[in-house]
This record gives sequence, C-alpha cells and structure tokens, in this order.
Amino acid sequence: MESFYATRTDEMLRAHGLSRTQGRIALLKLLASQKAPVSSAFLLRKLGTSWDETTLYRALNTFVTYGILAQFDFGHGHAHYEIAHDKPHHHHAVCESCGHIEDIPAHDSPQLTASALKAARGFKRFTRHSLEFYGLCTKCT
Amino acid sequence: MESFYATRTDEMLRAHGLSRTQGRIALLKLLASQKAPVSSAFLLRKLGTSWDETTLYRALNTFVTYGILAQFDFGHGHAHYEIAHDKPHHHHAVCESCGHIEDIPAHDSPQLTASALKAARGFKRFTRHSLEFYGLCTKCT
DNA sequence: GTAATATTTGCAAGTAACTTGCGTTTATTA
DNA sequence: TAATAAACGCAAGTTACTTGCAAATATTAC
Repeated sequence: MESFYATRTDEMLRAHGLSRTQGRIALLKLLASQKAPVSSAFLLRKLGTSWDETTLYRALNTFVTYGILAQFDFGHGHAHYEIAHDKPHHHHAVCESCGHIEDIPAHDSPQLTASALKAARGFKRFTRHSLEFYGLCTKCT
Repeated sequence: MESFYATRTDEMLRAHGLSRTQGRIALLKLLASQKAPVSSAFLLRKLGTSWDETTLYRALNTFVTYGILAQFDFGHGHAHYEIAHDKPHHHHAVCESCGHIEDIPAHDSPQLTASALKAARGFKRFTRHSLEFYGLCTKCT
C-alpha cells in the first residue's frame, strides 16, 4: 500500500505527463510535508548533498509552470515554494525579524477582488492575488 | 518659489537628517512623479548614464530604511520602488504578460487584518500588509 | 565665510541566486 | 526490449545587487 503522499505526488506528475523520477517524487513529498512556503536552500539542505542545485531549480520551475507549485517572494532575496495542487486559497504571515512564514487560511469575500477590479483602470479581470502580512512573530516580539 | 516636488523631496531628506545632494533630490523628484512602483533599471535609464549604479542602490536602500520609499517584489527578478512618505495605503495590479503595474487605492476594512491575525498562530500583531492582484491588462488581453 | 567633520559618491571587485549548454543517464513508449 | 523522449549533472554564464575604499561633496561649528 502506497502512502498518502506517494499517491498524491505520483498523481501530480502523471497528470501533466511529467517523468516520475526518484528525485522529483522525493522533492514533492518533502514539499507536501511543509506547512508553509520554503526556500530552495531549505530544500537542498533537506534533500541532502547528493542533490544537484541545477536539477532542483529546473524541477521547481517545471512544477511552477504546470501549477503543481506556487512561487512566492517575501523580499528575502530568494523565492519560496509551496505545493499549489489541490491546496485551498490562503495568505501568508511573514516575520520581519526571523523570516518565519506561516500559512493563513483565507476565505476572501468576492468583494475584495471586485472592488480592486473596479479601482484598477487597466485591468478587466484578475486571475489571482497574493496577500502577505508582515510583523514580528511571537518568538521575536 | 520652489516647486511642489522640490519642497517635498527636500523635506523628506531633511526630516531624517540626510544629505540633500543634487542626485538624491533628482532621484526623489523622479520617483515622486511616477504613478506606480518602478524598477532600478527604469530609474537608471531615466536619470541618465551619468548616474552610478552603486550610488542608486545605496540611495534606494537608505530611503527604504528611513521609510521614504517602499520596496516591492512582483516576481520579476528585481525590486520595484515607490514613494512611501505621506502616501495613502494602496494595493497593486500587475500584468502577467507585459509587467505593467498599477496602483489601486485601497480602503481596507480593519477586518482584513483582524481576521488574518486571528488565524495566524504565531503572530500577535501585523505592522503592514501587501496585496497584489495579477492578471492581464487591457492591452495584453 | 571658512575650516573641521561627517556623509555621500564612484570605481573595482565580489556575492547570491539563479540559468544555460551539452553530453550522459534514466524513464517512458512502441 | 529496443527506440525515443525526458531528466540529470557538471561547468560556465548571467543578473541584480553589495562591499571596500579613496575622492568628492555636503553639513556643522566657529
């Protein structure tokens, strides 16, 4: 019997006709076990030294392109990645001192986008939005 | 009689005890005349070749530190800067095709932050938030 | 206004986070 | 199981930005 993650990661790759290599599966499992977006450096550290940097970046980019992952920028000088496949919409909280990042479940009112759209002259539609809250986490206060 | 911008930029620098050099004043005037955040490459282009790249980055960083400017990241691989001094809160719309950026005046309900704070385990307070809407602008549709 | 002091600037060199090219390996398809 | 296509790993390259330090400019003290 396959694990929950194994089945899901397999499905993510299969759905887009992507090769299900050992490495990619390990990467997606690792990402699936995170509670918030993580950096490529974190992934490289966790995956072990056997992993090649180029391969990681290439996999991450491929996954972002296919919508398996979402990529975020919190102003830390590097990107953060998170499983997007089947994940409900949410926002992020970012600690300005230690960099701690937390997912915040979001139930956006459609009004949020609607009123933004009304105010934006040059746009007729938005496909997505991203909302980040910054502050000090309880450990850094 | 000094121009509106001259007076304001002067004030921005003076308020923080920063040297009011020709270059810094020209930079702030240019920034003050923009309707949305701009990149360092844009600023360098507009200011002319006489401007040194290092000097620009150093000035931008100083201004961000003192709250004169706000820095944003829209996933374009480089930062965008905007006057923050005395500017009312707003969000941004970003075109995923041409990169066009637009300010969106925002009247956030206090509830937006309040409900996020309630949902965020590790935070007791947020100092700021940033909300970006992504889509295709009317020119790219 | 002028000298003393502090800040800013410009050049050269350096760094971090990726990206590209290309030959080899691994996975998928026939 | 062979043929084909996708992914990998190494080396080299790029971009956006940073650091060190001496020279220039601005501010402050007289």
